[in-house]
Formats: sequence, structure tokens, C-alpha cells
Amino acid sequence: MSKVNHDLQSPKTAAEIRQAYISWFVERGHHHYPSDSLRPTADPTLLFTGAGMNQFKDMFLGKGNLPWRRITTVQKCLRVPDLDKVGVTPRHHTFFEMLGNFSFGDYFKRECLTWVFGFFTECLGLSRDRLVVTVYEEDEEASSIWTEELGVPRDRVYCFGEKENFWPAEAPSKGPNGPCGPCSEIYFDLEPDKPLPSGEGLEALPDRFLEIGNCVFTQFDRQADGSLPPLPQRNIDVGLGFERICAVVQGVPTNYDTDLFLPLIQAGAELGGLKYGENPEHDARLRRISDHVRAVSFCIADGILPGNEGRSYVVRKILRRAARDGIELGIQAPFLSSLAGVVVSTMGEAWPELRDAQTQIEVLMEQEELGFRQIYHSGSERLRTWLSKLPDSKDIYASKDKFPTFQTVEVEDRGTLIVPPESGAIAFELHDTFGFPVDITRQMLLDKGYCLDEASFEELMEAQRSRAREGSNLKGEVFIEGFVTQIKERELPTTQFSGYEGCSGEGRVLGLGKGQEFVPSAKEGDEVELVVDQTPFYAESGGQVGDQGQLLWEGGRARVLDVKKQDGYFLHHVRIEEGVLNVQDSIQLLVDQERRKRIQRNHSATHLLHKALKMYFGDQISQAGSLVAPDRLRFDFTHNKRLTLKQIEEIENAVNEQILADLPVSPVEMSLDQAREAGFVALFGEKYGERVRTLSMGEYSKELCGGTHVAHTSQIGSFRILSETSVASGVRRIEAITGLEAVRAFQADREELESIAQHLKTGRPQVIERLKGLLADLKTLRKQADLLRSSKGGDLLSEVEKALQEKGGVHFVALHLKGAGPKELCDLMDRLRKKYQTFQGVLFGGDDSSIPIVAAATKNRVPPFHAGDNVRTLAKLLGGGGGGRPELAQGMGKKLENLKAALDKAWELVTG
RNA sequence: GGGGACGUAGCUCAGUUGGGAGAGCGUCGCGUUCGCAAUGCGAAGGUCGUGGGUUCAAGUCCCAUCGUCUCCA
Repeated sequence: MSKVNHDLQSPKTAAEIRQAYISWFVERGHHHYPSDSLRPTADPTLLFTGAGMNQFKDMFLGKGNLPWRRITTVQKCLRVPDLDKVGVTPRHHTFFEMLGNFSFGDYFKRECLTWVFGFFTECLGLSRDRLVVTVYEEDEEASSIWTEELGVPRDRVYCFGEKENFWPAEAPSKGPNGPCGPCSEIYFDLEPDKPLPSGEGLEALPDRFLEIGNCVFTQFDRQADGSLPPLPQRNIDVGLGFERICAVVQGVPTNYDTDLFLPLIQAGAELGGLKYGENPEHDARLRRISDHVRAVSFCIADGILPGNEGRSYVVRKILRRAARDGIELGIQAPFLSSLAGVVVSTMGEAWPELRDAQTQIEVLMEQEELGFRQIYHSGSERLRTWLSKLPDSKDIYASKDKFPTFQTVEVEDRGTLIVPPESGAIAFELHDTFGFPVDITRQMLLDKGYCLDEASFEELMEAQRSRAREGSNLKGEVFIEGFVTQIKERELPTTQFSGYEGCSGEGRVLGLGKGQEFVPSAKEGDEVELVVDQTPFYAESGGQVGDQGQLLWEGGRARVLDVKKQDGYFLHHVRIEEGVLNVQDSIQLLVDQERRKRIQRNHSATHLLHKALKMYFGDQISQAGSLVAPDRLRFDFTHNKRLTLKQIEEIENAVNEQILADLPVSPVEMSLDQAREAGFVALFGEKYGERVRTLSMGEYSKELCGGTHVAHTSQIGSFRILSETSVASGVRRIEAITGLEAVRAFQADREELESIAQHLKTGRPQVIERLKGLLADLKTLRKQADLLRSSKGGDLLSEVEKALQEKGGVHFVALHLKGAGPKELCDLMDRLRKKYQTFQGVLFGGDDSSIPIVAAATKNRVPPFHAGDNVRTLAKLLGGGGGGRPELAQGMGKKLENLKAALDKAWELVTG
């Protein structure tokens, strides 16, 4: 590859390029907007942020409320669909950075192309001779900007159809409906000495032409009939692949040879005692490791921790892949966390969240890697033992008739392989239950000359998938959805919330819904959804449950059972108790104040708890969900160990101290930027507009929160943790109570302790000592009982020996030993069998209520004697049951009056 | 959200159609040895996660619950 020309000033390192990009577009009137989290804030249905424009969807649709019309970003992105290609190809990644610049109804094609081209040629100093561009075949405008205004030669401007150069692809003919438009791509020519291809096919030469930029011109609004009327607001969405650009600027063959990856790869190689560039298979693994460590580091920094579900699961998968590459490279001990340190040191400057989370990243990575190594070892062990039980493959080849269940299959490069039956089931079990990757199973089978039964494995996987699908459907409150759609169609104003100020208010009924239907009125006994213009009722959100209360109007009243919020509408779920309620009626809304106060106590306490946990465990713990109800609060947070009792107490103390400190609780509204500046904690996965409500408790706790709170922390009264449990791997849940509830819980404890003391017949302070004594007594008594029994065993033995008879070398006995238990009888039998090498006998024991029966024989007497059968027949005589093995069996009888008959029968059996 | 597996001695685990709680390592004691390493003999240590149920009998079967792991969505 030939070198790129640089002037001395042009940026070279990844950090410089990133900075240069931002400056370039800021100088051209763009606002530098921060990257969205990898966990998409705007769209919870998305797994990860996978493109630069995701966070601006509303802006593109003209609904957004950001005050800028030109924005530039460096967006963190994660894509996981072709995980297999990562490391193998020069440019596939899971995590990557996307340089973006956007125009929302502001500048359009001319400025866009000029600036992007300028960035490449002027700012980065790329030679014009190495760039080619593509345009949509009907986009004359773009085409002429390239050739006439920017001076790109015609043979370097390629025209393609809607499949290649339209966004979304093929939108004009196939849809979807909505905003769309042509796009123009910029490619870098890696082999500039060759003649340019004519006509079609840049994509056909992926090794030569490297896409480094894509400019999307959103200008049409596709209709259902396929027509393309212009959009009122035209947008620009430009995305440049950062890693590729770095590779181009640095003149290296693959993205992995840039300063973004090389330090990681080299660190990995060093740990494995390898040299990068010597063995293609090792190199692929090293590249994959470098990619995956980056991805996982960024995920953890954004609060997406490795786990068992959703996004977390994806992170775990990525991490385990890297861990596995490490194992297969022969790296003996966990090493990923040390690579995470390299990620932080090379990228922490640009991404400070990495530095903040460094310890957490390292700790979690190490933990996960250790876990996977454990799985790897026990899994391969399990598989090896299974394999060792299979008949040898050579034997099967030699005589196929003997193994009719073993099929054979032709595999490329491998010849004929044997497919063991159940290999699919084993592979599935290893994967499903023990998390052992199928690929490894497949490989291990291959190494032994077997082939995995792919069909049956896939069948089992599919069954698992469809089970999961069935389970997860049939949820969600569809009826509310339908109602809300109707409200929106009527273009009703959204609900104003007045509940921060007080618990009562006036309002006008705007809509009533029954099931899916929008209804004009509701009468006594009806349960309906109700929308008003303004309400003091809090709607469930941020974990705080909805308010309950009463509605009053001329000639009627209703009970509010719950309130939910959707798209700005507060949906009061009410039951009409009297009269008729019509749309447009004026009503009085009264929140149940007592209930609200209890909720507020719990909500404020939740904030204190959150802060106390952070103070205690450090900033790496983060909220993973919460519930604030009147009777309790629940707080989920990221932590991977059970809390000790001492820790729980210290956290309780911390919260109670802040309650006693009587901190003022003050909500203030401000812009999101101001709030971030002032150090308010935003929660992952919560949606915030530009204006946010901040809530501070003195200087102690600062959070963004839309909920309702006490005015002073002292109003919480007291705080007490009820339980600490786990909800998922790495997530702990604390349940707690406040106010009088907490006091009541203390009282309940006191009662319980009092009752324990009474049962132990001692005073409360002595309960522990008393209990210890009792347990010790119990232990010694048990031991004495054992001793007694074995010494009594000696006496019993001689008693039995008196009754013992012998005939033809066989010793036999049948006897009733009053008071003996089953355990003693068994012991006796053991001694008898040891002492007399040829023996068979039956012993009865017991008291008045039950008669244990034990029959036994030495092995050499088993046929004809069968202890199990004999016990069964004897137990039946005594109205009980029993059974066991041929040498030893036990049973239980009840009918004491039949004992004589049973003994006779026993003699008969024993001598028989 | 839906599946699967596991929970037995301090640790790692075995426990076969329900029928007398086991192994290895570790601990302690004694011995061989000047001492160490090594090794021989012996011992202690278990509410079989917890709570119900079925049964004459449950570590084993059923239900619930707690904890841990894992897969799918």
C-alpha cells in the first residue's frame, strides 16, 4: 500500500483525528453534542446504539426540542449481528465510533458535501486522487456539486440505483413509507495505481475501495402509493467510520493496525507469549480480543453489565468469546482485565466515563473471565467423559452393521465422519445448562473423528426459542394503547400535572375510555380510563406508583384506583360510585393525602439509600430499578455480592443520619446541561427532555427526579431495611420501610423475641446463651444415645446368639428384641454377618406402637434367601410395609397382636 | 418474561428402581526421621440449603421457598 501525503499539521493519531473532526464542524456552525449512551436513551426497543443518528430521531421528524439545527457528534456504537466476522476481516467490529454531522432543516447538499470533502482533503490532507464518490442515479444536484463545484473528475463519480444509494435502501419502490432520500458515499482507493473500473461495481471490489463516508439527504416523504412528495423539512445525516478513517490516515492495511487497536493487540500478544503477525489464526484471535475488550469496557462504563438477559447477555457473550480466545491462545490466567487497563489509558482522554468506571470494568471482567474458565473446564471434562464412553470410531468403520444408530456423513476436508446419536442432545445440554459453547463441542467431536448431529441440536434450540416466545407474549396493556391512540387522533392537549403543589385541584374531563372505546359518558358502577386537562394525581413513573383518591362533581363521585402515564396523557383508572360523568364536565380531584405522604416518605428515602450505597461501595454501583409504594420501597442496584449484616446496618445508619440531619428537599427545574454541570445523577435508561426536574437533599443527594417528595428529610421519620436479596446475576435488591411502618416492624421484632424468650423460659438478654446451651445439650445427648445403643448392641448380640441356630454350616435366626429400633437392628445384622460368614436372619424390634423389621443375609446366601421379599411378606402380616435389597431390607409393622404369627412365619422363612 | 441444572464434611465432589450417609484433598493426633520433604496408622468433622407433602422408609420422588449457575427471548 502506498503512503498517504500529509502536511505536517494534519492530524495523525486517532485522538487528533477525532478532535480535528469536531473542530472542523464546530467551526462550520455545528454544536458539539455528546455521544448517546450505548444503551439507547430514546428508544428502549433498541438493544444498543448502532448509529450516530439514533438519538436525533425526533429532530429528524421535526418533533425534537433541541435548540440547535446543526449538530456534530462522535457516537459510540455497538453492533453484534456478525460477531463471527470480527477479527477475521480487516474492518468488522462490535464497538466502533461514528463521526456524525447533522442538519435539521438547515443546510443541505451543497454545504454538506463541501464540508465533508473539505474535511477529508483539507483537514486530513487525503489526496483527491485517492477518493471516488457515488451518487443516486437521479440525483443530478449531488452529482453536479461533486463535479462542477468540488472539481471531482467525472470518472470518479459513480451513479447507482436505489439499492445502493438510497436510504432506506430501495425505499422508492419497496418502502417503508416516511422520510427517505438519496445518499452519496465517499470511498478511498487503496490501489490507486490501477485504472479506475468503469460503470458498475465499487462494492464488487471491497478490497480496493473502502467506504469512509456516507451522506444521507432526507428530502422525500414516501406515501403509500409510492409517490415521493418533498418533505417540508429537509435533513442531512452524515456518518463517517472513524476506525476506517484512522486506518486510511495512518496508511495501514486494516483498522486493527491503527493506534486504536495495536496497543491492545500487542499487550495481548505479550501476555500470550506470542508475536503478532506470525500466525494468521492467532492474529485473528488477538484482533478479536482487542475488539471485544473495547466493546465490553464501553458497555460497562455505560452501565450495561454482563448478565443473563437482554443487553447484559450480549455483553456477556462478547466477553466470553474473548475469554475463550485467550484460553485457546494458551493464556493460563485471566488477562482481559489488564487489557481493559490499556483501553482506559488509550481512550480515557476522549471517553472519561471509561476512567470513572475503570475499577468496575476490571473487577467485572476478571470475575466473568474466571467464571467462563470454570465453565470451560467443567464443560470439556463432561464432554470428554461422554466421548470416552462412545465406541471407537475405527470399530464403527470396521463393522458398521454392529452400530446401526451411528450414521455417517461426508464433510469437506475431513472425509467421512461418524455422527453419534445423542450428540445433538449432549451439545444442547452442555450449551443450555452449563453454558458451554457449541463451537467448542463441535471442535472436540471433530478432533475425535465424530461429527455433531447439527439437525437435532438445531431442533432442540428451536424448541427452546419457541418456548421463550410463547412465554414472553400475551403481556402489556393493549386496551390502554387503543384508548391513547384515540386520544391522540382527537388531538387533545396533554395533561398538566399540579400535584407538586398540593393534593387537590379542579379539572375538566377531556376524554373517557372504556376498553378500546372512547365514550361520551360513564355511569355508576363503570370502570373507565379518564383524561383531564390538569390533575394533582401522580401517574406511575420513575418507580413511584400512581396516586389513589376521589373525584367529585355535581351529582356524582368516583374513586381513582390507579393512574398511568402515556405520551403525556395521565390515564386515571376510576370507578364511578355515584351519578353520571360526562366528557367536558368540571370535576374536583382529591388525592388520598395520607397515602401520598407515605409514598413520599419512601421516595425520599430511596434517594437517601441510593446515595448511601454509593458512599459505601463507591460510584460504580448504579440503580437498576426501583419501586416506591405506600407500604414499602424496593431498590435494585448493581452489586455482585450478598451484603453482610454489618453492611446493611451501616447503610441503615447512614440513611437515618441524613433523616435526623433534617435536610431540606428542594426541587428545581433547569436545563439538562445545567443539571449535568451541577453534578446531578441521571439514571440510565430514563428519558429526559431538555428541561429537567432536579431534586437535591441538602448537599447530600442530587438526582434528576420527577417524583413527589417530603419537604424535609426528617419527615421520613425512620428507615429500616427489611431484606436484601438477589434478582439477577450482579443485581441486588433492597426492600425497606419508613415512618411508622418501620416502628411497627421494630415492635413486631420485640414481640417475637419476647415470645421466644418465654418459650425458652428465660429473660430476653439470656436467650442466646440459653439457646447455645440447649443445642450443646442436644448434641451430647445424641452422642450418648449412640453410645448407649452400641454398648447395648453388645448385650443384644449375645441375646441373639442364644437364639442362633446352625444347620449345614448356615447360621440362622428369627427373634423379637423388645425396644430395639431399626438402626440397632441393622447394626446387629452387620455384626452377625461379619462374625458368621454364612448367615441369614430376621429381627423384630419396637415398642407398643410400631414394630421395625430387619432381614439380612450374607452374600453367599442371597439365593435362596431374599431379605427384601421376606420383609415384605412379614410386614404385610403385621399390617405394614417394607422392602429393600436382597442382602439387607427393613420394614415397619403395626399390629402387635400378630407378632407371634409373624415370628413363626419368620422361622419358616429363615429355615425354609 | 420462559426454560434447564445445581445446593451432601473446611474445600472438590460421588451417592445407581426410594432401603444401613461416602471418597479425595485439607485439619488434628500418633508413628518412621536429627530436622524437612516424603510416608504409615488413627481420629475429629454432616439439621444431606430451608419448609411442607407422598411412603413402612426420602440425600434420592412431589410442591413451595431461598441461594448459585446457565440458556432462550
